[in-house]
Amino acid sequence: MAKNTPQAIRGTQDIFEDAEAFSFVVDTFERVRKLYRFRRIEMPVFEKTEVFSRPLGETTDVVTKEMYSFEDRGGESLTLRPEFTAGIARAYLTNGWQQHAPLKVATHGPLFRYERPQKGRFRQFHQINAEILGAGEPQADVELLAMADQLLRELGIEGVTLHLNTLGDPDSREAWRAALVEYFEAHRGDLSEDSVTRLEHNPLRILDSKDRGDMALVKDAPTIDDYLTDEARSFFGSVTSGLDAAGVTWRRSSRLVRGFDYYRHTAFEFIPDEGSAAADALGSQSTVLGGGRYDGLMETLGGAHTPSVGWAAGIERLAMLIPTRPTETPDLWFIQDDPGSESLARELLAIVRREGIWSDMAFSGSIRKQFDKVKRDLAAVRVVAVQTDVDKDIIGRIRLRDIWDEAPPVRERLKGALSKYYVIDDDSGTRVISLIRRKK
RNA sequence: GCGAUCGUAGCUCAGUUGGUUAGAGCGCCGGUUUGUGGUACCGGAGGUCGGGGGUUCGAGACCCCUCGAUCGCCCCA
Repeated sequence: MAKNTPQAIRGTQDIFEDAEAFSFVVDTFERVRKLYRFRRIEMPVFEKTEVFSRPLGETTDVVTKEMYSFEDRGGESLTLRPEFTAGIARAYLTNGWQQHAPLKVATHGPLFRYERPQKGRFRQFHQINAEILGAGEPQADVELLAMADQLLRELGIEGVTLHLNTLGDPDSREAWRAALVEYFEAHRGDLSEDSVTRLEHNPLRILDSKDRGDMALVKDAPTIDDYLTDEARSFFGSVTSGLDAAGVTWRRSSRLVRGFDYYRHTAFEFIPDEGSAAADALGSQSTVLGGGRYDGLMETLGGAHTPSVGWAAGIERLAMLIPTRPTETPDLWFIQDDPGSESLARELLAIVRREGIWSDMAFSGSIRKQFDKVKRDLAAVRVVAVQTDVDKDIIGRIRLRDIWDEAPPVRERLKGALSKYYVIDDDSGTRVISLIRRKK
């Protein structure tokens, strides 16, 4: 290990092998969000600290110990975004995007959280994100979830199910919360240490405790269903029937909650099914995509009541779940048959690339070494051997050779590309393509 | 913030109860067999064993601290 080389920051990643999977997730997301007509937006990576501390709540873990905050040279407290939603809400208000409401937006990029890294969790991580701003209708929830569902489908991810719950409107939620506190307070002695703390700060969180004893208590805890107002009940009914109509399969999960206070009504997570390969791949970081309705958020940033729904998904986690795909290799690999053919090879390389044929060539090395390298690194390519000095009457000749049997057909495409620039002759016996002369 | 395991060449790893110049495979570089059908031959470079301190006649191996990695808890995508 080079002792004078600075180390990367803990929890950051240098992605090489997995970068293609990462990019596949982003490309697929871009394609699907266009299908659903979500507008692409770009957001700053940092904001004034209050953009996050106000909506998320001053006492939440994210704000108190997980934010990358610092003072700029003007003495202002800034923070690297720990999530997308608050920044998007701020942009909605400061740019007057109300005029576009209801507004469907999508973005992706890095987020930062000062956490202990583990499987599927990093300090700089990446999410894709979708929001519908200024829409209080349950149909907005359905639209958003239908997109998420199709995205996972198109990524080829299997064994992941949509878990759905409602937190009700503020009245329902408050009544439920009070009932939960009363219930757990009565069993305080049986709660785990962590859950006693949660009872003070975030009683809803006790519901997804991993502690055995807690889980037994949770089983008999009051559920939201007993506290839903008629309005909230009907809202949730519209969401679920809309999902059924859209062909999105879902599972009711009455103990699913959200950490932040601004969430209302719909809350959801796509979670790997127990025992599935996906569950195995993700370790204890089970949620792959999560979100909900946040009707109360805009007010915390001084805006008018603006009902909205959104979700975010970890790109790294999604990338861990996508089926491995064959490495994409060049259609052609150029090898110079003699040292004098370097500039012709370069010329041909430029031409075939211009014509959309994936191709590559080594910078140096003997023919033998070049063949060896092609064999080692590539799964299915064809080699173009270039000769110039055999016949002074022609420009040069090339031979196509299959490195592997599985190599996809490229000969006709190559000839098509070359004949735009040269008069060529394809000898049916020797299979040698001669470049007779340049056109015009 | 808490806990467990781990840290030897670019990569994957060996290194016996602490004992002489720290090894292998792969990769890399050079050359040979004149030119491919995952595997030919020869040679070479590359490690202050994460870092610091300690125990010992002697430490890659033992102890402490530190940094990092991995996995889990908290929390979350």
